[in-house]
Amino acid sequence: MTLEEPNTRTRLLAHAREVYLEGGAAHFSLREVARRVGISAAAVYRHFDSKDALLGAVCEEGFRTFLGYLLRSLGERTPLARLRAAGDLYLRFALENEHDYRVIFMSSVAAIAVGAAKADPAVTSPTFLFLVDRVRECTASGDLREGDPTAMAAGIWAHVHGLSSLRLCGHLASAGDDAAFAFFFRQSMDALLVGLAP
Amino acid sequence: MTLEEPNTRTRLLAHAREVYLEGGAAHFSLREVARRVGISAAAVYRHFDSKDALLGAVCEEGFRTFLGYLLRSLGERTPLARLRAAGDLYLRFALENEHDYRVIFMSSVAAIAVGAAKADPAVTSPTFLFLVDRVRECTASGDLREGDPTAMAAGIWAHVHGLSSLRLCGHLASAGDDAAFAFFFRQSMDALLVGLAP
DNA sequence: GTCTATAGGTGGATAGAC
DNA sequence: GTCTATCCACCTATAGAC
Repeated sequence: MTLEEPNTRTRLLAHAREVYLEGGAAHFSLREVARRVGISAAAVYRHFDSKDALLGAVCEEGFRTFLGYLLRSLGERTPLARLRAAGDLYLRFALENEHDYRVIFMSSVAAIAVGAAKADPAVTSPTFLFLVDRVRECTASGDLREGDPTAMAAGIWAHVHGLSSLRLCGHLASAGDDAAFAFFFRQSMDALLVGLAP
Repeated sequence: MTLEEPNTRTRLLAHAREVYLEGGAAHFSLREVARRVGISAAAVYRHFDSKDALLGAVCEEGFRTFLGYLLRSLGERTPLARLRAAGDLYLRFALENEHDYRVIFMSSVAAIAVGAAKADPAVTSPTFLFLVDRVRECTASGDLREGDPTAMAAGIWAHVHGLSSLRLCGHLASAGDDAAFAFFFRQSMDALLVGLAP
């Protein structure tokens, strides 16, 4: 295993993500990506069938990174600690991978482009199922009330997503720096968990 | 005062809003608006300086609409009922004015497009201050705990925004139709309020 | 105020040479 | 795999006639 030059396909993906993050799906252009990679627009079609296929591939990559963050929460010793850690890691992913986060959760491209390129729900839903599992084991351990784990997970997801996305949009800038915001984030998350306790 | 034929400028605004609602700011085109109004694209420039000016006028309307929704919560009799109603109306606004919502809360375009047309922060922030006031009176009435009302309001805002935006992106489609989702929304909001109770 | 005509720009996608 | 050349669609904006 040696260090290799990134191949063209990889470079296309990297620059495609960059372009998408700068202007959103609206201004995403295959030509601009090709320009940055340093090849002609036509050459892109050797690597991807269409503009949408390229955009879809960008989304898939983000999902994998995201899942990697969440899995780290499994290092905690108790169900509740794992759930809370998952929340913290969710925020970390959002702050450390703003571009990916926007692609995945703050645009309709993920649901559309990914679904179009590869109608595989297993690409997106494992992350949500992971959260449902964290909720389930918290219910089993008595940390959360009995109830539809999917609905509870959706509520928790919405909460952490709301905090993360508003932060990324600059709407919660008054909360201070990232460390201060992480503290506020944890507090708010805990308030919700109290409301979901038995 | 008599009933008059809407003038061209008014008709432009109406159709611009229609086009905007159909495809969002991304696919908004001055030509398409002109087409629907039945005049040439060039004629639009007699009424608006540019495409952005026209779009800005439409967006301003969105902000006013949003505030209108929130204000209806004041019809409730108790502080807690007003806060809960504000939450419900927030969701209603998001679902009934999807593109307005996206522009205001799910993109950085709001600060740019609208800000360019009218750099008045008082257009957006009154809505958050409105929520802070709802929290304050709930603390006074004993429905919510003592604490920084701004932080609590931010947490509540994030929660309703998270639910609303995920719904709009199609990520919470499994929750059923809008009525079913509104029910789930209310439940989740109540859980958070329980966590924020004294 | 509205038109036509036009300038000048974006973009996606394909064909065929190499 | 990559290129150039090309086609077609769409767009914003302006100029000048009426």
